Amino acid sequence: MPELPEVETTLRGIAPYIEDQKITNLTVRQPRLRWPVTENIQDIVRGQYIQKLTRRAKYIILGLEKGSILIHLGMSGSLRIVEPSSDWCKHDHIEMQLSNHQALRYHDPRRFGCWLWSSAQHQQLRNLGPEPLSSEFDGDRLYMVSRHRKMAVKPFIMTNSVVVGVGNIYATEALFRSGIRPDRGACNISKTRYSLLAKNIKQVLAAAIDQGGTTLRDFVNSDGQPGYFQQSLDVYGRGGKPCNCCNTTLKELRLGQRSSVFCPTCQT
DNA sequence: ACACTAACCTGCAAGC
DNA sequence: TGCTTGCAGGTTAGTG
Repeated sequence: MPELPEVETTLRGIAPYIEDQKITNLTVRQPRLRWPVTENIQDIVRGQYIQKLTRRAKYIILGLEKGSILIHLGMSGSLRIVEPSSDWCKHDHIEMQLSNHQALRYHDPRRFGCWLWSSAQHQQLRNLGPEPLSSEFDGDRLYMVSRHRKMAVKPFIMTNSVVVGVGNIYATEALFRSGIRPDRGACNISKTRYSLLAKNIKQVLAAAIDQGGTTLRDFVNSDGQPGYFQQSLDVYGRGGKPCNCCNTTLKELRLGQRSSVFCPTCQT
């Protein structure tokens, strides 16, 4: 369930169980993810303490004593706390056993995620733009970076060098809230409208993280399939249905191979 | 430097 | 019922 709010929710859910624990074992059943799981990762990490758990973009970073493990959930990945060696589900690919006799289990049907070890900075973290919830990200930056960009605004705000963590759902929702058509050229948007858009990106992400917080308490006991954000979506997944604001039929188009729903009346 | 496509995978729903 | 097609929360490698 991985857009940024889901990654953040996952992080908060597992942190209390894994921070300051020692890795006693790591089992990789399926090493073929987006990139192959680092060879011999189990030998590298066994015995190391997990010192801190952080997030950058949609990556989860387990900071160990001698380096870090970079985890991405791809499109279909999830992490949950289980009893060590409890029944393996289909597509459970990795289990990390901890000194507190709990285990972190990685599940990912489509295998678009990753588990990579590095003793230095991970390649994947280079060239990433600012975090959307940080003060570095605002309308001024969007305006500045977009001046010569002819691409549509939706793929533009989903570009990781512009800003990280804005996936298809929240890009769609933030554009609706801002009254901006997803296919408008990025260079044809005023500074004022970009300020509104930046504000709405922050708001929609923060609200989704808050909602994730409510499912947080039963996160580790759940089956890992929470659907907590769906109720507050205005446009995503609602093509052909009436706009919540003006009743106009919502239109759907494809931009950069991603479905984009918008209201032709409210968004210009 | 930028824009766009194909590709990595499996599962599911819709259409025939 | 069974087969085929297209689509799904992401990101990068390759092409023009």
